[in-house]
Amino acid sequence: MAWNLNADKPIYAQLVEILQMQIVSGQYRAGDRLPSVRELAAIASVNPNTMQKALAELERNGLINTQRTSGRTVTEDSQLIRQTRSQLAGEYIRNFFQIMKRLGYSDEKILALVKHAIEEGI
Amino acid sequence: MAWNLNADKPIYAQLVEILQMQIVSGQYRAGDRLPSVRELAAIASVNPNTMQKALAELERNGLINTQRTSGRTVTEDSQLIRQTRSQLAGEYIRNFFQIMKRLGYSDEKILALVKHAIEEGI
Amino acid sequence: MAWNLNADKPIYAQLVEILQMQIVSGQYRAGDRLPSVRELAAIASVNPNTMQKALAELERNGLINTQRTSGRTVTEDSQLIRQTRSQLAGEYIRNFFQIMKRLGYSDEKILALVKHAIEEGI
Amino acid sequence: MAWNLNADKPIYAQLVEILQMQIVSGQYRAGDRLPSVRELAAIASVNPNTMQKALAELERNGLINTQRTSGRTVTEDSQLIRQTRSQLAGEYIRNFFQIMKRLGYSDEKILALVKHAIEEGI
DNA sequence: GTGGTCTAGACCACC
DNA sequence: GTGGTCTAGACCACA
Repeated sequence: MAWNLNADKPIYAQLVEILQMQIVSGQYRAGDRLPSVRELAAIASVNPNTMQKALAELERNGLINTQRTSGRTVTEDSQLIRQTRSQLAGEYIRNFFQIMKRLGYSDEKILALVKHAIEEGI
Repeated sequence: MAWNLNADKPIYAQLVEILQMQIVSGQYRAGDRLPSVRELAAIASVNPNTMQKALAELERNGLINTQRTSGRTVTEDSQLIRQTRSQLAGEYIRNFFQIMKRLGYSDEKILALVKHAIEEGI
Repeated sequence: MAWNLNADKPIYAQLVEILQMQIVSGQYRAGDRLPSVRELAAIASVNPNTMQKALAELERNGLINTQRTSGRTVTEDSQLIRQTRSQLAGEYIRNFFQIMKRLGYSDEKILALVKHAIEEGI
Repeated sequence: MAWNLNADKPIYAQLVEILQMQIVSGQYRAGDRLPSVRELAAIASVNPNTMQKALAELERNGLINTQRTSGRTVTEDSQLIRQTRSQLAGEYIRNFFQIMKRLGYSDEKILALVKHAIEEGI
């Protein structure tokens, strides 16, 4: 039990999110070689088939490449990585606005709170 | 299965958060009578004891009051409700900044993204 | 269920204590006629036999008298009432000292606290 | 039946009081490890859940700390322990005065009785 | 009907 | 082993 997976969403989808985060945040850098499917599966304590499915998804997105003989590497296309990062950020921002509005805050108030948070240093 | 409860956190803690949200967002207003423990438990599909534990926590925070024979009501202290809302907002903002920084965004960039989101109307 | 009786001690003994208190505190005054056994039993929701036993105990102590034809009255001997009061007070004081010493307070400290309580007006 | 629990008050509340007393009176000292929930429950002959509820209350008050894997300890904050002791003493004094006044004693008389009790050595 | 309490028994995560 | 959580089901007091 290693990666805080829950039963809400398909496991593989959660793996995709986590790996995406690790790549766009620079934990794995452009061109880095990834651990093997078996290793990753062991780290996350999931079935290798599930990890395989997640990696296939990431490959479809272009974030990782498969070298038939030498495992998988993170894409060299740092432009794509940045773009993916923007996309994730967009989702987080949308979620943030959604919940803040459910709390009853207007756009202006949210902006003010964000500015205030920056000034306070956190 | 009614309230999107997951296994990450204790159920009762999630119930507390949801009920807090419903109160501070005005879904239940100051002075409103809440459904009975048993009703709320049925709505959330949890055991009445679990719901009771959540309600006890809310009472400790002062957000609800208990009239032993006639059910529970939301506090009349709308000042406290507003204060709780601010506190929750603060937590969400902190979480938002934390994840955005893990994605590699600076304070300035986050602010710019937030402004952009507001201009785009989402 | 009327007189906060519990199962720790015999019911009749608890009735004795309560009636004693009511007499020495002046709720029933010297010479007053008491309600009938049946009435008292109903008030306390106990079996009349149990109330009878309690009243017999009080009669043995001299706090009440039985007039065969006209029920029971509180003793006219207000000296005895005062003496019983002193005795009860002595017990409460002993209990008070016992618990305060278990809390680790010395005689001097207890006296100081009592004086302080009086000055504070409670 | 081990801890003289009665039906007047909720069992868990009585457990809280007893444990509080054991801590402030030095029976368990600052930093001491407490017996496990199950042991304490067995000692008091109550259900472990009931004991847990009492311990949770004590933790909320700060009197004990929980180390999830290695049991509970009394707080190191001996200042808090002393403060709790004062608070308990205050309650006992208030109760004492209340019952003495119901017996018809004035402040002065109560003070005299307390002094007398000290001189008598009990 | 309401909330409150208690028990019994189960499962979980942590180390 | 530890504490924590959850459920199911029972009983109580109050009005």
